[in-house]
Amino acid sequence: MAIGRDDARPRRDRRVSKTRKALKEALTDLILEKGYEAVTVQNVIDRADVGRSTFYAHFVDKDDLLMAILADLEVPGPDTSDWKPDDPAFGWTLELFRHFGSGKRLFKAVASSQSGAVARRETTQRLEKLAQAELSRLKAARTLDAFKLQTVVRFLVGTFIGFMDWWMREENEHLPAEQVDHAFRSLVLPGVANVLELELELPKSL
Amino acid sequence: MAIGRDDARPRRDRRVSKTRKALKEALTDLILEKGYEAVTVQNVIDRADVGRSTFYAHFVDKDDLLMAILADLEVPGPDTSDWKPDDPAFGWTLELFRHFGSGKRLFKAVASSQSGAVARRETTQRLEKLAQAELSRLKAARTLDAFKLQTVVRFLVGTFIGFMDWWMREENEHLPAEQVDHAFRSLVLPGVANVLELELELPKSL
DNA sequence: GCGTTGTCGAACAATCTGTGCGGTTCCTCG
DNA sequence: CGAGGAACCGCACAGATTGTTCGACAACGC
Repeated sequence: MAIGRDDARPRRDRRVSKTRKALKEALTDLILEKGYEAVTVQNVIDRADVGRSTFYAHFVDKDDLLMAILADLEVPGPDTSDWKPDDPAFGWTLELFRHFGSGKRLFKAVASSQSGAVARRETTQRLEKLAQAELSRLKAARTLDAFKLQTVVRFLVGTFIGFMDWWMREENEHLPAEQVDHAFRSLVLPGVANVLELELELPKSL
Repeated sequence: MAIGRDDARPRRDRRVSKTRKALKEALTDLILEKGYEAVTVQNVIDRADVGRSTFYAHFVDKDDLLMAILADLEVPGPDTSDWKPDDPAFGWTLELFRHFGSGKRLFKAVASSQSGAVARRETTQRLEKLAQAELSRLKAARTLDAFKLQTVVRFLVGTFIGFMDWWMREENEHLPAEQVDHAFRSLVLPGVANVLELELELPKSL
């Protein structure tokens, strides 16, 4: 089970990476076509043209394969190393939208309806760390007890993912990351400023 | 298939309502125990102590049964009939939280992870109508084009459901509807006011 | 080239889904 | 109260899917 990791440094067997790649692509395609729940392992190995036993030699589950796909998405962790104390508050949201936007295809597959549950949880956790780091950087954060802070964090992350969902919809797919970010900031940040009693740069127009 | 509808007016066979009720409760319990996806029809009929064929005499699917449960939740439609033109803006959110809070058990089952997808879509639609009605009631709404209005509606509904999710979590289950509503208003409404260029009563403290 | 490793393909038990059909029990209506 | 019928049971069934096993074979790295 799980013989060789993805494209590990010690250049592994070509067959392995080929197989894993074929399986990932097959599942991604199939999810986009009929949704995660409706896809069977049989479908995947047919599409990938891979033997049944081979599938189980690499992945425990259909879910396991999904996880592998998810891992490729590389949601940026809380890379707070290069933050300066007086950067504008929440200045990094645009970059975040851009990142997610660039992998839209995979995200649409992963986020689509049901399968998202697992994916969401993972992503949510990373984003919460990000938000948490940002809040504790802003001076007013210390005036908040843990409960309120946690509430604001959940709000930030929840709305962010909500905007991603909205962005992924057909009607809004064409929107540039800048516009999505702008909408996010003008709708979300005022509330945060209100609760934290902070002054933030608030875009208006939408 | 689907012999008699739920508790139809012409007082139907007692056995029918009994069976349907047993099945609904069984599924509800099982979802709370192991999650919707993991529950099999077999589990349900075992728990409900109902014959296999009887299940399929009433419901097409596991999903169909879920829908029936969902229907019992009776999300209030956009009952805008008794609104007065100068009611405070979004004055009905507390009532809404109270309503959802009263059926928490069912909601936890339905909203939990995966199964929520279907439920969410239904609920979202009703809530969007509500929000839409409210926005068009506020005078400033006319200054917004359809796109912006739709964006605000999605934001309102998305955050509302987000707060419901948050409320359903173990740690927050005990919170009174008032507090949840208060948090909702102080985090969400400022953004709406900002975009709509409206003056709203904004609670602060959280 | 040689040993190792990955892959194939087919067969397997186990589980679940929907459907069908007698036989039994309970309800409703007259 | 006593048909007649509706609802239920339970069992058996075909079809699908999952995850495992195995021997044979091919591709790989060294």
